[in-house]
Amino acid sequence: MELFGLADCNNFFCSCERVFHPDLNGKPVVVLSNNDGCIIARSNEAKALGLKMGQPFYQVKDQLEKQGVAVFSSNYNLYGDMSHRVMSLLSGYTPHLDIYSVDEAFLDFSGMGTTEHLGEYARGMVRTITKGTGIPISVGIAPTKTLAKMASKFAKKYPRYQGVAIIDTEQKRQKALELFPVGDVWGIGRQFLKRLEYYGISTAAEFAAKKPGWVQREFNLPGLRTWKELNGENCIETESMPQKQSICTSRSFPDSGLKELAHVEEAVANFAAACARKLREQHTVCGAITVFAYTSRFRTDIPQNCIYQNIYLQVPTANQQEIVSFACNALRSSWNSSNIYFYKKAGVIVWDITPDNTIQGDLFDTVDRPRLQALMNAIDAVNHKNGHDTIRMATQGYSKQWHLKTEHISRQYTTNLEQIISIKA
DNA sequence: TCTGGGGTCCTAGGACCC
DNA sequence: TCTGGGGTCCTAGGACCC
Repeated sequence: MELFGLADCNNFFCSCERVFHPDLNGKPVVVLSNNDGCIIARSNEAKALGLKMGQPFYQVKDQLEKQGVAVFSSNYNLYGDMSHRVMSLLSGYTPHLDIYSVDEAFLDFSGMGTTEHLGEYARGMVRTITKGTGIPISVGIAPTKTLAKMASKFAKKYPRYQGVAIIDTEQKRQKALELFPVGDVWGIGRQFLKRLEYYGISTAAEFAAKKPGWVQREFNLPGLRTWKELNGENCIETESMPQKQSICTSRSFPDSGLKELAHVEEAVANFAAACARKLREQHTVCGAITVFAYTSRFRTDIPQNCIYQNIYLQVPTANQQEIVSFACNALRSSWNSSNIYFYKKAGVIVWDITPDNTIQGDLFDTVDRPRLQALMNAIDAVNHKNGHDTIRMATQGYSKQWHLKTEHISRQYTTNLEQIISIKA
């Protein structure tokens, strides 16, 4: 029988911060998004205080202070490194680990013994990972991935399961579906939920009991797949993409945003450079670039504008110089200098991605590519040794007008030698 | 005043072709 | 005034996920 485990780190970002602040165990902790904008992770104690996912920080700042909630800016270097550690331990427990996100992975448990035996096996895994990394995890085991996700939520909710819940019989599946709100099912988002509510469906069991024809009419193929998975038919492939199909680098700007072309351009140059670097890291090139910038949708008191420009390349590239100059030119050409707008967010997307060993040339291409490539290689070598952007393009600038606000950042405990924790005697 | 970032998949509809 | 039909490809937008 096919059997999947889903391992899910509990309140991952908060747990990462707690590893280096053990005094915060049992206390409310939140982690903020970039620019200290919204709450994006909450410890159980913070959830109990009624703090919501995505809640703007400024709305609850005073409340957090009063209630003694520990607040952290997001520290993605730390989370990425901790994720690595968890995944590397998990990979020892299955012949096939499928990393689904920074804090979640599917384990193939097919043919690995009875579910009784697997339960004990998984509880051991939970203990080992918690002990080895300091990150608590929960595991759900079931015949389909959607049911495994559901099981993991039960594992998280009821301590008596010791971190592991298994849906292995028809009876348990039915019981779990009845207890589970349909809006919490993997694949049911806000829009689908609205429609389901309209039809009076509130539990996963009610949804699973509908006829497949009706489900497909109302929710198309994605909805039908979720329905099948709930009914025990395995049909979601999560096999991680060998290479990304698009790469996006974007940021919101602090405060009211940026109004000067020079400042937005500097940001866009840096986003483009980051996209180019990510392309080279996965040994790919892109055939198209999108540049966008827009004003804050929350500021109805000031004029709104949206820049959105596609660039199709004659010859695919991952070259920093080329991508940065294409992106900046596109931005300048769509900039309207007769009006003043406060741009709150901008970004660069590279897409139409192909491997870098199969580039289709162009008859009328005038660029000296071998030379450009040699320069790029030299720059990469220096930057690899000395850190990103040691050598950078002039347009990337140093004004830092667009830089993030991170007033509550923790240290790079695990990735920067100068910031590791010191032990007092 | 202050509201995240990075992805994938599916579908409808337009462009184009014969 | 009358004005085909069917196929493919591409893209934008909307849904979902973490």
